[in-house]
Amino acid sequence: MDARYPLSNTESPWLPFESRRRARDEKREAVLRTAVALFLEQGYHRATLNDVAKRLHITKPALYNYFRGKDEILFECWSIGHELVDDCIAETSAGGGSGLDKLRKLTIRYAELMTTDYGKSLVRFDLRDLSEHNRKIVQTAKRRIDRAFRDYIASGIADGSVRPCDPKLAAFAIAGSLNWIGHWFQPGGEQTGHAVAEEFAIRLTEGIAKTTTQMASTRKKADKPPRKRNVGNASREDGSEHHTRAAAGAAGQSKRARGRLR
Amino acid sequence: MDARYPLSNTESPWLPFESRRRARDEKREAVLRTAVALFLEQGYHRATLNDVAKRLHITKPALYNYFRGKDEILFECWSIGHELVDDCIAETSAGGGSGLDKLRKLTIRYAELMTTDYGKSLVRFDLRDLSEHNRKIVQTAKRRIDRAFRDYIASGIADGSVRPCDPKLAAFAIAGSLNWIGHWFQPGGEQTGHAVAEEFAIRLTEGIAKTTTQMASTRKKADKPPRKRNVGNASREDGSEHHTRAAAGAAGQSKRARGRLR
DNA sequence: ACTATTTATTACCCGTGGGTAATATACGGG
DNA sequence: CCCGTATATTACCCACGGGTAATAAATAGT
Repeated sequence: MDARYPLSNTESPWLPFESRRRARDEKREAVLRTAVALFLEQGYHRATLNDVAKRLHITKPALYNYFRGKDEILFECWSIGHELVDDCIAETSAGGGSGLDKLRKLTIRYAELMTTDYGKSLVRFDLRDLSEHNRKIVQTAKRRIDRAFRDYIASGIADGSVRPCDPKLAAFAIAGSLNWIGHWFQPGGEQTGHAVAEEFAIRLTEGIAKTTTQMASTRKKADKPPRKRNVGNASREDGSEHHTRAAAGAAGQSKRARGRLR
Repeated sequence: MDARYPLSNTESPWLPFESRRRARDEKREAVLRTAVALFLEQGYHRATLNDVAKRLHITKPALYNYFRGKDEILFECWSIGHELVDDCIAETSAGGGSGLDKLRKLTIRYAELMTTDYGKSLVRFDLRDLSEHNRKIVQTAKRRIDRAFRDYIASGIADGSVRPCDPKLAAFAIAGSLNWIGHWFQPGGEQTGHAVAEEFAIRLTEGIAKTTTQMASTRKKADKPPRKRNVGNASREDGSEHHTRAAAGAAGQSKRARGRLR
């Protein structure tokens, strides 16, 4: 493995350091994965730090090596979800198409995100459990997400792909329906997250689309089926995990991966 | 006022009794009104029974004259909301019309309900805070509500007023959007509950309606504008309160108004 | 006016759970 | 081989809040 001779003085202080930091970050993320799952299944207030620790085979105070407190764990969970949704928006905005096209793309990605743990954390966690500082961050971010929906609708009206309507209320209607997915969807159910996402994208946008997409019965193919994103690794353990956030590209791991500041 | 002479012996043992029970029930409902408002603005776990009591100018143990515990208060709040939504469904089912008509009526009533405190309690309270017994009641009731939406959609497909679609997912989409109103609507905002309800009813149903309701821009008049229902008296104190539940007719005050069992 | 019942208060208990201090163990570097 | 650092554990603190017991104040009925 490490059979390099003299360059050890230039690299050895770095490689060990890096690998140690990596190990630390992996543990940190393991805490978050466990925490978000527990917070979702038990509720933030019923889930104790002892529960989280126990599930990780450690004890409560060990958690304080990685986080300052329970509310910070909550915030970090939310924060991962936020980065994921931000990636959705960035991707969608980058791609071309009419306002309606963008709205549909975002709807599909957002819906799928809502079927994952980190996506659910965006809509099921209570802002009031956060510190005032973090709460403001979340509120601002939420407004930005709302803005994306509204902007797509507005630009759709402008370019003629969307029928005239109040962008604000239309965005509320669509986003609300999507957010609610985070409340009822369970990975074990009849529907796959993917199927729900496509169905919702059609159902929600055809109400305001100028050219109706009516074909045969329900769905058949949406525009460019986004093959198997598998975002958010919702405690599935099905092997194909991880690369989601790595492939999210550049934007990911920006401000997170701090920690260590005791 | 009470200048009736001998009939006092036939009425006096009844009127005082009734008036005493009425006074008790009014206090009970006052507790619930305060509790639901507090639970919504602070969140169930942050709102303490001391807070509730303080706002009523009493002390915590006094609450235990009317309720067995905090979770029962939560359940009773939820229960009032449930009766209100049940009334909506009963009314809608009683009235005629196509499946689409019924779906629209229910959507409007349900949306408006979601702008009130008791309506919000249906979607913002966490089932897991209830006792196992009450939790089952709520779950059953929720399924019934969902069923109403699905049935209207299904019957709409059958009678040709609704385009073919999966009733289950369509119901989820519509109900989800409506439920989300309970999360963002604030009585002080730009929109009135009524306006939101009508807008949503159009927006949500036109996506699956066979005959599109496109007129001019957005709304103008829905079918039979349900004048000023003012359901749920959300801590408004604007004089015209109360008769909502009284006018709900027969169904109301069925099982509630028990209490007293210490 | 006297008594019984209802309703409210004061004072208290105690389980829970977030957070911390003191301390032990693993580990990399010189 | 020893030292410093990072990481984990045990044992503890204590604020908070739901719930209760003892008791006082109001009210109805006779």
